[in-house]
Amino acid sequence: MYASHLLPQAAGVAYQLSGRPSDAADLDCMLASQPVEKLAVGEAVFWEGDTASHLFQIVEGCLRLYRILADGRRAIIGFRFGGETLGMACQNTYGYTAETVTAVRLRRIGRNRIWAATDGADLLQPVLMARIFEEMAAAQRHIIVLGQLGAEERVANFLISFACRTGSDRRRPVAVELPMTRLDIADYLGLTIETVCRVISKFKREGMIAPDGRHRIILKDISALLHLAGELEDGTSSDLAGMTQRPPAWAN
Amino acid sequence: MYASHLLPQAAGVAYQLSGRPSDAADLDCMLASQPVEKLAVGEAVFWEGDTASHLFQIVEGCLRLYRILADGRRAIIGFRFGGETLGMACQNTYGYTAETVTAVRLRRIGRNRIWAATDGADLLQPVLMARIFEEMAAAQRHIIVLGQLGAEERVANFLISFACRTGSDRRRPVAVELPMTRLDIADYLGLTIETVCRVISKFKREGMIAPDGRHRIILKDISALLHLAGELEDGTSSDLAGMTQRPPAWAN
DNA sequence: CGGACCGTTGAGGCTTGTCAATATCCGTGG
DNA sequence: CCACGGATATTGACAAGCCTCAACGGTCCG
Repeated sequence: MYASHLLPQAAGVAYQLSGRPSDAADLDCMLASQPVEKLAVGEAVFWEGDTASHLFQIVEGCLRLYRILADGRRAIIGFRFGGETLGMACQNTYGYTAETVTAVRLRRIGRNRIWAATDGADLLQPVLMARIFEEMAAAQRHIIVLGQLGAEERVANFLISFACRTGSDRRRPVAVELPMTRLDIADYLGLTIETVCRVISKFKREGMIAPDGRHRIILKDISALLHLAGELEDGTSSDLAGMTQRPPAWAN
Repeated sequence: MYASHLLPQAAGVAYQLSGRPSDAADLDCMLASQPVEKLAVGEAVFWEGDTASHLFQIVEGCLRLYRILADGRRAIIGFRFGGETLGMACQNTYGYTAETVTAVRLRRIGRNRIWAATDGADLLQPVLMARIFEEMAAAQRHIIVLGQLGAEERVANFLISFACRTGSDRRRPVAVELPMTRLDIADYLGLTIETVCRVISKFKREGMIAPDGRHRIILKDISALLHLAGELEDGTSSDLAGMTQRPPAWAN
């Protein structure tokens, strides 16, 4: 399912092709003129605390975003895939380290150039804001997952949300690619690697999923997973279409 | 601050022409011209799902921000106090309900007016972005607290972060006002009310804190609390400077 | 003064973490 | 192409932490 780079940023490009001289095209245009950089597995794009000088667009691959705590624990804040952006909602310095899970191809652009572009005609601004707000909404969903849900609910949420993001075809059963390790998943969900394994095994026993190798899981009973997930993922997928196909919120 | 009585549409521009290149005043200025509204205990400012039409500045009081899950659980996303803003990092609709914990006085301003004011020269934008980024950083800290820390660590974090926010004088011991109930704290920290109580009692037994009534706690051993909290609260000031001291345009 | 709500404390059970052993995957080199 | 070795994943037994249920105490308010 790594054909995702063939349809980069569904939102931006689709909108661009629709013929409207839209805002979404701006950012993509600026980025499209940048050279593509390649990173091997395990390389860092930037480190927590680095000056947040650039914004990145992932062409292909998967990244993990994490912080290391004082006692050595690793907290994974999130993952990013091809078609998504990186370094958007940062202050002076990056708040986390971004490291490749797979080989990654990406483009970068100076944040100063972004902000300079908004000074003139600010067609760009709504797109930036929409993406930042989407990141915020994702963070709040994650807060609820970590604060309120049990292990099975967390894993169900994880699977469902990744099924939505990686743009699986809507036929059922859906196959989900999980390039990250179980440890990555555990550090993301606030569980241990053993608990993640046990939950996955249980889902498999109960026929809800069918693992296919380490990094691929077929979701066989999506409604059961959705029910477990607590319907946190219904109207709130990382679907950017909602933000572009509608007058921006701040236009009121 | 400015004692301006600006017409709604002219607010941003008028400020812009006023000659002071200080951005932070902008938003405060626009808000200062709005009437103060008063809310009683338990009233909602807005509900999850409402159209996000306004931005609010809390003059005085305390609010809880929460979502109700499908099964009835309540997840508190955060608290807001006097001097803080509300409804900043939202998309089309508010992502949570905002309800008063104490009596609250606040001002509101239409989001459309905010964005209209950024259309010209955007002195306002850096301030808005800085606050949004600060909200984002707070959300990521909360993710780490909920995902990685145990009950005692969570409560210690909670106490420390509130000691910082409510602007306690730096003399030690520091008194922290906690207007919310234990249930609010539990729903915020992803614990039960009983666990919160037990941790507080333990801290009290060990001489780290000294509760004074239900809604006031004196922190007697801050370094011990900081150590428990895992030093998550040290270098995270809400530094607005970053967006205004941009790197030069050639720094790509 | 009484009642309702909030807070505190205790006993026991369930979920998850820890430790340990085994199995599987995958890249590397023969 | 196959064998090997290290990393990753899985499974089980046990312990620890947190939740549930229950009872009691405190406080605020009518």
